[in-house]
Amino acid sequence: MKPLPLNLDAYQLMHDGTLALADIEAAGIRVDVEYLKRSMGKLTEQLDEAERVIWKTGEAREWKSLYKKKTNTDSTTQLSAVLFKRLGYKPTKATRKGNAAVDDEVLRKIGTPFTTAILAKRKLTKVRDTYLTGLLREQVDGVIHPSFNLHLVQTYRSSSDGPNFQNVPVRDPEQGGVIRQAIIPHTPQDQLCEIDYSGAEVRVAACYHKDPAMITYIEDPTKDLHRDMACECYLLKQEQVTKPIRHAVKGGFVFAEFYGSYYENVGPSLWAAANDLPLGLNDNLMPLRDWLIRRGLRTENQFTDHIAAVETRFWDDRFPIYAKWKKQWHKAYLARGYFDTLTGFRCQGPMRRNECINYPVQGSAFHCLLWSLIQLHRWLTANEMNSTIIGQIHDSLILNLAPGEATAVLTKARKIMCHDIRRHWPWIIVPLDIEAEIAPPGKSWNDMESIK
DNA sequence: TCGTTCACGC
DNA sequence: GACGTACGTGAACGAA
Repeated sequence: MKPLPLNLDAYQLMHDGTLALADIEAAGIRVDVEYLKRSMGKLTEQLDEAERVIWKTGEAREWKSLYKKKTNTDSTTQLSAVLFKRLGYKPTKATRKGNAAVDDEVLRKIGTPFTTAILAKRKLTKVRDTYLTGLLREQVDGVIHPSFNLHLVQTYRSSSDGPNFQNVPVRDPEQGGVIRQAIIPHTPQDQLCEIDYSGAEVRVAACYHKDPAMITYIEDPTKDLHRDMACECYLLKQEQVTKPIRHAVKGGFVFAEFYGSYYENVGPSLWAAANDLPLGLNDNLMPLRDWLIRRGLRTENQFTDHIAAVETRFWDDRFPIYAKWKKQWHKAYLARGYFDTLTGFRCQGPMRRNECINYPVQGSAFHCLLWSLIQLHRWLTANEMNSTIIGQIHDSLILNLAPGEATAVLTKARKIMCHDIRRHWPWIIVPLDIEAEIAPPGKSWNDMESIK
C-alpha cells in the first residue's frame, strides 16, 4: 500500500517528516566500536561454552548419530526431527508445514538441560549475529545512520533498517544490556534521552471509538484498567495485584483483546503465566495457579471458560461503545472497500477484520509522534540548539542532549507533544502524556533513568 | 534466490 | 454463533 494522503495536511506530514528524518539519519548515532569488538569476542567465548554444554547431553549424541557430519545445532529442521521423531517427545504446537515447531515456547515447555542449552545458545547468537554484527557492519567512523522509512508499512507507520534501530532488545536485560551499552552520545559531555508517549495506541483508539468508559480510564489518574482486569482474570483484590501480575494481564489480556484475540487463545496463555507468577498473600506466598485452583478454577479448561465470561463482560458491559465501533467500522469497510484515518490517509485493498480495526489506530498513533518530531526538530534547528533528535521508535523520540539544554528541550517537547498537537489536530479528544528517561553525560542507552 | 522459521521491537 | 491477536527487520537454514 503506497502512502495515499487525502488532503494537503496529510501530504505535508509525509513531506515534512521525510525532510526531518533525513536530517536525523544524516546526523546518526554514535556507537562504541572498541566496546563492540570486545563484546563480539566475549560472546564468541560464551557461544563456545554453550555449544560444549549442548554436547554434554545425551540428546546431542542422539542428534549426532542421526545426522553424522551434517549435524548442525542451528538447524530447526534437525532439532525438530531429533525431538519429535527420534526421542519421542510430543509436539505441543500445531504443526504447520513440514516440521513441528521448536520455538522458545515449545523448548521451554520440554525444559530439559538440552533444550535449555539450545535456548541459551539462540539468545547469544541473536545478540552477536544480528545486533553487534549489524552495528559494526553499519558504523562509519563510529557512527551508525539507521534509515527511518515512511513509505513501506501497510499501516502508515515507519520502519527502520540499516541497522534497524526499532528492535534493539530491552525486555531481556541480559541481551539489552550488552547491546545498549554500545549506543552512546556524540560527545562525553552529551546525554542520551528518550521521550515516550504514554499509552499512545490506547489513547488514539479512544479518538476513534469515543467510548466514555475508556475515556474515563484515560482521564482519571486513579483508575487503572490493567489492574482492574487483573482482578477479574485472576480473582484478586486490588491490593493483591503486584507489578508482574499487572504486566502479565496488560499483555496477555488487555492488549490481546484490543488487537482482536479472544478467550480460546488468551485463556491458555494466562493459565500458563499463572504458573510462574507468585501471589504475595501477606504472610504466605503461593503461585497464582494454586490460588486459582483453590478458588475452584482447577483446569485450563475451567479457567478458559472463566476468561470467556470475563471477555464478554469486558466488551458487552465495560466498553460497549468501543465494541460497537469495531463492528460498525468493519461493516463500513466491507461496504466501501476502504476506510480513512483521522490523520487523512486512505487504507484500501483486502483486509481481514482485525487488520481493518488495528491499522487506523496504529497509523494515527505514529503520526502523533511524527508530527511532534517535526515540530521539535524545527525548533531545535531554528534556535540553533546543539541538541538533536537522533531516532524514533513508533511512539518515542531519542535525543542527544547538549550540555545545559536538557531542561529547555524537555519543556518544549512536553508543550509540543501534549498541548500544541491538540490545537493542530482537534480530533484528539483525550489528554496526551509523556514519560522521559535520561542518561548521565557520556553514558550509554543502557544507563537511562526516569525523570520527574 | 526464495520460502520458512525463529526472535527482537512497538 | 463462529471467527480471530496488529505491524515491522533480519539471520540462518534448506530446497530450488
